[in-house]
Amino acid sequence: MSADERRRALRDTLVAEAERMIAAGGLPGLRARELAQAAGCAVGAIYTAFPDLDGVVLAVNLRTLNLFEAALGPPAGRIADAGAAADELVRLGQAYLDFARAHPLRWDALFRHRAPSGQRAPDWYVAEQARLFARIEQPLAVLRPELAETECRLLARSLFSATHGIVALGLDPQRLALPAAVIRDQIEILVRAMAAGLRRP
Amino acid sequence: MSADERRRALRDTLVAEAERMIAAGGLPGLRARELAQAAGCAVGAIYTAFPDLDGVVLAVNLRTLNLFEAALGPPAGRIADAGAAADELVRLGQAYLDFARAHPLRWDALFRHRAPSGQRAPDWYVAEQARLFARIEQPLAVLRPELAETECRLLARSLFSATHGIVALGLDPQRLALPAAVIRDQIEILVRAMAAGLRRP
DNA sequence: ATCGCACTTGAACGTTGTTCATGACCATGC
DNA sequence: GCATGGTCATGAACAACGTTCAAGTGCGAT
Repeated sequence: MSADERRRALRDTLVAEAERMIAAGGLPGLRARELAQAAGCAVGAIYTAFPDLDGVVLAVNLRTLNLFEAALGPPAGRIADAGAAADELVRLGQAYLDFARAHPLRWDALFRHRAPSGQRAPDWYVAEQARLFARIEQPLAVLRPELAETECRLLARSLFSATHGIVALGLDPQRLALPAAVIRDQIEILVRAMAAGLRRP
Repeated sequence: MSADERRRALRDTLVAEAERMIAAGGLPGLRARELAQAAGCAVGAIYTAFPDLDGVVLAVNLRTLNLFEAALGPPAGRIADAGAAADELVRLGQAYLDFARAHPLRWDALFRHRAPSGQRAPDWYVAEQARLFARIEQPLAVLRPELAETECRLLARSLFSATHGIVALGLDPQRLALPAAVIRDQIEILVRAMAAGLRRP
């Protein structure tokens, strides 16, 4: 096995074990020594595969994004009218809630993690995010056909942010700690309200 | 000076210095040794005034909530009609954005901080939050007079959560990193859309 | 078989938050 | 004024963290 192959294998093992640890204990559950032991390597070996633990977290987070994309299923087909567009937006919002509930700590890691050096996320990470935002842009374009693409992209991100806020604070055991069914209803009410309100510009 | 008075004085000094440190460096900027030096006491003294550093953070966060309440000005008077209610909701959302921009790290600490033991926030903290949510419930009740109080309270919290999401992800330098003026417009668009969409149940 | 180099190793380093034996200090009683 | 008792602040010490790097191991080439 070449050195490159070994490094790749180590990377895979590390990410898989890190994923398990984060799923079990959140971001604080990822500890260098424990990770090394789980992956069957020395602590120092982690730093041959990743620049630091934040790099490991980033890799895990990418897998989480992929998992979410898979959970969304294939992209929606043609959306007939504004009513169907609103339905699709509600469906996406509730799918987001379902995913957050199914993988609470992994999902939490997506947003709680901050790169230490204040740098922006790497391109491959941003690209994955963009693919997910496209899911929102599609029904939004049906709802507001006259919107320029830049404005549609922007509005889609704000729609996501709003839904994210409802889910994040709603599920947070230290903030609202709402039952899932209640959050589900709130998403339905507010996303539908936004869709209805956006329809007439 | 009695022991209680001294402890209170120490508490005040610690909170003031901790506030400065968090404002300068966020939650990671609050370090026990540095705080003790700034407050002119020994590290151990911190633990005579607070159970741990999280207690200090909680006290700072309460001050931040008070600061935000002050920034909102006195509660709105009677709200004439649904149009005025929508205006007020937009105003509150944009005031929230302004505050987050004016005190980014202190505001960040409000949401990034997690109590370690998984316990809920203390009552005095929840009470202060409730006073702020009441600001949203007021115009919302004008918009939807038929709503039961529990539903109004719930919807107000979700409205806040949505706006919080737009502000938090919009300002986050590692996520959207949008210019403030853009976020301001997005709040206007979406809050107005929600208000319009909510008007007809 | 021997040599040389690259890569893995894990003890060590610097920083955390938190604790607790120590000693200083002050109020009280004689 | 002095001895005494108890209370409280002190900061060195501890455990746990991420990260590093001198040292050693092992593999491939000669």
